[in-house]
Amino acid sequence: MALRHAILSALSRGEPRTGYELNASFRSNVDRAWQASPSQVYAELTRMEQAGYIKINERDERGRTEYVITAGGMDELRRWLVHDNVDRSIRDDAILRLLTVWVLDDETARYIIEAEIAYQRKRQMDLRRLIETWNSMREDNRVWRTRRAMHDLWLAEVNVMLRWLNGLLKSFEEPQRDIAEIFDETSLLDG
Amino acid sequence: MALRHAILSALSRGEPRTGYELNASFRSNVDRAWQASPSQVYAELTRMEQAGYIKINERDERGRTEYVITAGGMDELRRWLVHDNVDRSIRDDAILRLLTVWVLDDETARYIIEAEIAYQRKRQMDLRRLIETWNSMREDNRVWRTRRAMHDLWLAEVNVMLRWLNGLLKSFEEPQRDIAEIFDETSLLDG
DNA sequence: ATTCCCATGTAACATGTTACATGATTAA
DNA sequence: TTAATCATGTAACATGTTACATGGGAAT
Repeated sequence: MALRHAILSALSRGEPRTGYELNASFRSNVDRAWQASPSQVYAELTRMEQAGYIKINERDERGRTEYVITAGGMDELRRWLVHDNVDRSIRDDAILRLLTVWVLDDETARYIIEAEIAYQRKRQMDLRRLIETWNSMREDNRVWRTRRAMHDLWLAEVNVMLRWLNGLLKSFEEPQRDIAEIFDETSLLDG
Repeated sequence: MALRHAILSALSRGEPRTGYELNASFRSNVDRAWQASPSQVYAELTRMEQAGYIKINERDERGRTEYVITAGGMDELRRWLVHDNVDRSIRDDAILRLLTVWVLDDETARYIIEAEIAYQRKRQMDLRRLIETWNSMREDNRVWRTRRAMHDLWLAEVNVMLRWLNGLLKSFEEPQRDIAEIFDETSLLDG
């Protein structure tokens, strides 16, 4: 049911959204907390409309169907936040891979880790650019503040990840050195 | 197919494992990168054995069936690491909720954030305890170094998350203050 | 004209969850 | 001896992916 709440969360910000726009935001890699495939989103939108959580705002000559959240949808969103348990299940492919690189020879392991570094560097740049855009907009309300804050968290996480990946590279290059020492050096564990 | 690789990753460390032991590690909240339900694991183990990636090491009088990885399994694990694309799909219920707390009144939002702080504090303690255990074991090989490093990453992430959650609380308490300033103060974005 | 992006959907398939069944061993 | 934990599995159901179908509008 969490896709439902991801959609309600997006619509709760007030602006009407089409399935296509929602899909674009579910596809973005920088700015999202949930992902879904288009077919899944369209099917869920139909179900949610029938259940009364959202309603059609406008359906123009072209195929586009704009949805808005209903009072019932807002109630459901609040009920979920307060009464449903947080789902802590983890499926992190990137982490699973890094945990397994030791089965490779040094050169190949290094190649895998460097690919991850490249990915995180790109994400770091994308997030920095996004935050700058937001800063220049100078908007300020509850919605904006929370989203802005989330980008700060994501950027901080990327920074930690990059420092850690460099430590991991070092630990492969200097197999004789104490690993605790290597990560102490990156000041990864402050706070 | 990633459950398959999570199982191969666990077995690649060398020790034979039963389905039950694998399930225990998939259930643990501190030390894992992948989760799966028992029924899924048992079904996948049967398929993997038929495909020749793992084989039965021992099947004792009690129901227990111990599996070990085969050469074919190790090959498949290496092939996956080098040739398959990283799956970047994200489904983070906790983050989705934090992104949505602004729909609640201040008091309820605060309650939700504090529940998350409590969860992260517990995880912080659990990870610290685990790292201490590992330090006292004084083992050192490729497998151990990578797992040890992963715990350092997880602990660093928890530390970032806790600092951020406190900033988020502050941003609700002081709605007039600039949000960038609040998060600068937590020194979240160093590096 | 043809290719690309917009926009929504269907259908087949793969993956994952929940409830339940079974029976052994261990601890109170 | 009763409950909890060990240990594996089946079956029904829910969720998610992939390939494909459809047709309009925009750009070259």
